[in-house]
Amino acid sequence: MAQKIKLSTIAETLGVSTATVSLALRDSPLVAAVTRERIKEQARALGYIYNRRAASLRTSRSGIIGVVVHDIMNPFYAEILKAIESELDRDRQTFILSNHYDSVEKQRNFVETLLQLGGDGVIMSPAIGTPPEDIRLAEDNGMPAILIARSIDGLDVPIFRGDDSYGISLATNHLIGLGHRTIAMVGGTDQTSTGRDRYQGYVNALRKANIEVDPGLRIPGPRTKQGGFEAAVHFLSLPQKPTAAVCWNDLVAIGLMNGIARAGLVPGRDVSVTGYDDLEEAAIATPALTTVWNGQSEVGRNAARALLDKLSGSHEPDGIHLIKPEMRIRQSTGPLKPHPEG
Amino acid sequence: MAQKIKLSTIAETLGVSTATVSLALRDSPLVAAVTRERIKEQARALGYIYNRRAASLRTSRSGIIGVVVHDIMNPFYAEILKAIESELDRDRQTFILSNHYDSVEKQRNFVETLLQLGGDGVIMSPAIGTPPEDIRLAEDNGMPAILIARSIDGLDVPIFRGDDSYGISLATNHLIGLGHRTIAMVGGTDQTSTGRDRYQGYVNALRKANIEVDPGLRIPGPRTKQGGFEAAVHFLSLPQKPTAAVCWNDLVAIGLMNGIARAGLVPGRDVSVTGYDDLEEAAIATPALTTVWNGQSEVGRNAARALLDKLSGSHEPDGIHLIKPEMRIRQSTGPLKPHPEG
DNA sequence: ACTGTTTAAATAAACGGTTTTAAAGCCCGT
DNA sequence: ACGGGCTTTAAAACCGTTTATTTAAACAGT
Repeated sequence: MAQKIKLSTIAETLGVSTATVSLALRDSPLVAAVTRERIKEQARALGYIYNRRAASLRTSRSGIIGVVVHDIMNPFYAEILKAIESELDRDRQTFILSNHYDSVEKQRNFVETLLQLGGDGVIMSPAIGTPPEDIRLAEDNGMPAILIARSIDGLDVPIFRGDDSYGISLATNHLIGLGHRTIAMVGGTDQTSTGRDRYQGYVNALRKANIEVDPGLRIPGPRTKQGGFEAAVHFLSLPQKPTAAVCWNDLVAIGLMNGIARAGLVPGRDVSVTGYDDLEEAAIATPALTTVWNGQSEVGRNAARALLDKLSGSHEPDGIHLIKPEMRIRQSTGPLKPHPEG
Repeated sequence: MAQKIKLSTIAETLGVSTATVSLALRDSPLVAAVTRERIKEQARALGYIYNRRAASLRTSRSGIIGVVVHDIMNPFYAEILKAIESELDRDRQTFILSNHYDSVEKQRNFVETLLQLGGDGVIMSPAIGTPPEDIRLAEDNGMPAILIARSIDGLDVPIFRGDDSYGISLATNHLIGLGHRTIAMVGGTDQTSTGRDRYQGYVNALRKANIEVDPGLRIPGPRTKQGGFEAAVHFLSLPQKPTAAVCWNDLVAIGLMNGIARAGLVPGRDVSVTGYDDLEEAAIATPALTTVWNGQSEVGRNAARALLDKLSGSHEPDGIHLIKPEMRIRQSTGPLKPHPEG
């Protein structure tokens, strides 16, 4: 590192003031075209690097946007993030990513760090148990927040997510339509708004079909492949002998199918399984997974767009923005087999 | 946002100078213990937020570390990133993540942005075709770089990765030991150092066993499940009738197994398949995947540790750091079946 | 030649911290 | 009363930009 090149370095070598250099580099009409070109050329020649910290100290806009979700490695969030990324890229915003792994403390640290860095805004899928104050902390310090995927009570920040209750009822109805009556719900928790909504959608669909709801058919667990895989044992040993499973998401469904296959049964024929999210992976699973498209890319794109609009002052987003899920029928579900002794 | 609280706000309300406040908050021995407590208490009460941009302008340390890989959503990188994250967290460093999707330009933009933000260092798995200058740009501007997973010729920055040639030869030897002679290599590219190393490992193992190397058995392709899935058709229609496949990674292997299963064959019995990386998913695939552990967590942890050491000046890392891969034998490989007409 | 306008560039004051240097206050011995 | 050595605090310079305000120069118009 020979020597840091700054505005004043350029100014000196050219015999102009730093103000002129600053204006020239930002294409201000206040500096003559010929001067501007001379300055830009020199900046390039010297390898000048714009110092954003200095600039943002003055302008109080950093171009940084934070995004925090449960786990960026989870394909569900990864698909959302990809959409956010491409939207923010277009606006040349830098985005800082973080996992909170459902630790409220980790999430708070992230928000705090973002505030220290002068983040312009934050998009978050809040950790389980996030107190509203943690979000207000951001807003109170001039950093607007947008929620995705999960709601928080007692807060009126904009939120973008799929309509979980409706989505799960689609899957449940699909299974009911195939003749299934003993349908388990596998994976996930009831501690989030999402969890409660999904369980509600499952219950509603059953009730509407006059099927009694048996709490013993609810198998909560991790929202991962591993979780689904491990739930298979429990699922197969239920005294109620369920013939189908509505899974929390595609990962759980794929794990469950693997577990079922290990036990020598054929998913899609012996047991019907639905996923949720329609990850890219769902279509190439074996058997191809029947699932519910949950609009990850829409959620990501819209949330990012909303934040950018808010920052630019062009439009103030507000309230809940629900995406309507859609059924994707593939090979992991099939008609109820006549019972051996039936 | 009532009013920005800054050092001077605290100083005024307490009737001391900003210098004292600054020193107190950073636990300097230059300010009396009782004063320090009074100041810290007031800072807390007022909801003071440390302004890192202002501070780093003076100190030229931002606490920001960049990490850029091909695709953070790829579980291979995700596992590395998790290790990096936990290591950096311990040192209270903020890390900024980015994908380059093998676009040299996107990668350069990232490095440029990081320089503008005053990043302290960068960890990268360079995009295919990265010119050494792009890395020197970082180093020349005082931002040390550490490479992971992929090398670049003509550069002497430290690099951490698995020993690919050795690792693939482990997998190939395992198949040869089971009696296989016609072994395809599926997925990936030969455009990266990794790719060349892996192909070399495969070739070396075959040669040592006096098996002729047939270039027609090399099926390059995307390093994804989708890629493996689609390669199945090609694989099954090869005139040489391979009985086994050494796959670029676990994702390709799982995709290939799915594709083989779709064609009515049973992976692990009719065709032996090896993966590479030993992702969490490998163990729960059906059949459980025989693969090679590639030390993702080691790579991530060591790379992060090396960068932090370099930044703190405590130790200057250098050269290549190879992790020795290890075989993980599961159910996706088995002895060569006697040929139908043999 | 003298205003009055435009246009181009320079000056200087922020922005919010850190850190060096200097000063003030106090204790104590002589 | 004085001064040496400590501890504690204040003052001021600085980090690299942006931007409002001035200044200077050029040019018209009367």
